[in-house]
Amino acid sequence: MNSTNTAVSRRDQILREAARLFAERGFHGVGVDEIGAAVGISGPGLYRHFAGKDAMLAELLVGISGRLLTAGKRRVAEASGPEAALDALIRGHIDFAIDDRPLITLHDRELDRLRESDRKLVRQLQRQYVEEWVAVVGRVHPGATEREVRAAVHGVFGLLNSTPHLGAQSSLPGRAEMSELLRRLALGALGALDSAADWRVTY
Amino acid sequence: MNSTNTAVSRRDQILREAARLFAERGFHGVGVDEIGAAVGISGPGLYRHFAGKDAMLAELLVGISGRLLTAGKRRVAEASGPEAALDALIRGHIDFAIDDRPLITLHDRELDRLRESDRKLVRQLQRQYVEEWVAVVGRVHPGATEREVRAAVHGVFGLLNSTPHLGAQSSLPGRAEMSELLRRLALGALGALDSAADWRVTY
DNA sequence: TGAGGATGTTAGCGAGCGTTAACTGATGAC
DNA sequence: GTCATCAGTTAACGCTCGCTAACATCCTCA
Repeated sequence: MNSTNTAVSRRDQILREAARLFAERGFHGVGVDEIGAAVGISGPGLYRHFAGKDAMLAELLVGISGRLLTAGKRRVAEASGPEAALDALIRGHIDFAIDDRPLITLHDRELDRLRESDRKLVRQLQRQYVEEWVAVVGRVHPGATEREVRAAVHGVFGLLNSTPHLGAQSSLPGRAEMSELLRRLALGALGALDSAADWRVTY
Repeated sequence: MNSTNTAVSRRDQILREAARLFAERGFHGVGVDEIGAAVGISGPGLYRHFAGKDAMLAELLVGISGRLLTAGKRRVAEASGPEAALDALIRGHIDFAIDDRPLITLHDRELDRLRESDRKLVRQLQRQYVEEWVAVVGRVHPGATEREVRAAVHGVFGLLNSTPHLGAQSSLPGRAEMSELLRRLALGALGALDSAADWRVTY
């Protein structure tokens, strides 16, 4: 029996628990013994599956960055026009933010703990993903300058990635409702780019 | 000569450098020797000014949380109405986000590294600050449910706090322009709450 | 059957880190 | 002039942590 026979392989199990722990207490705040304990083995046992603690973080960050970019490109390519592409990008990002909270958190928090080469790779994937957004948003809101669009896109990322901060409280909307709300908020924020040309002249 | 005679006391100098380093590499990723080196003294020399590394982080987080809350309350109290109060809250938060980037970063990233008592205090201050916003936003957008308002406020925080992520690149707006853009984006996002009642029935 | 690989275990090494101890020089008070 | 205090130094302790070594167990398959 090879490892892919099990529903989730031990590797994947380790990655998921590591992501959760890293997101909760930070990369340096989690020991290998704790990661091992989370999957029911000892700390050193992890080294049968990963070269080291760094390798786990690297695989997590490269993975999420790559999946975000791939899904984003696909959605834009399949969209019928700029507005549809933007909506698809927003919906896709929201799905990631809600379903992979720990990864979204790590993604912009622990990047600097990576080896140089891994960090460059992740940054490159992130940059391409941002460019995808900037291109689409620029077409939907042609009145805004590229600098404005770029800053707005980062702001919208911050908005959409805010879900992890509200730890599953009962006083919050459910998944579907939250998803729709975030989509509205994002579209509302980007809508402000249209009136940008008006107030820009006041400076 | 007491310590307040100098423009910035050694304590404040240490706090500023520690904030920068913690934000860059994480609390656990920075050693006391590095903090000391950043202000031109040895690591152990820091213990003449602080009880320990933890105490520095605690003072930073309690300080920023308290100042955010104090400034927020003052601005709301001085505002002529809900719309003016909201605008004042947004402008105030943007000032913090732009001027105290490292602190804003630490503020929602390293909270869990605090001792129980300090953490409770910071959380309480943060909660009060959120409540200030929720109350004002709720009055400006009475059609939205409180859960929606709460989630939206957190989203707007994420939006406004996104500035630190874009390390001072030349392709970004200047301070005044960025501030105005963020304000527009935030107002645009919250504006989406008005139409919330419309699409909510579709579920 | 039994060799070998996969997947664990425990013991322990070596480095790094926060912290303390002991000491030193400068400065201001009386 | 002496003495206390402040603000710094270096040395070193003790603990934690990532990782390796050596050994154990089970499963597979020729």
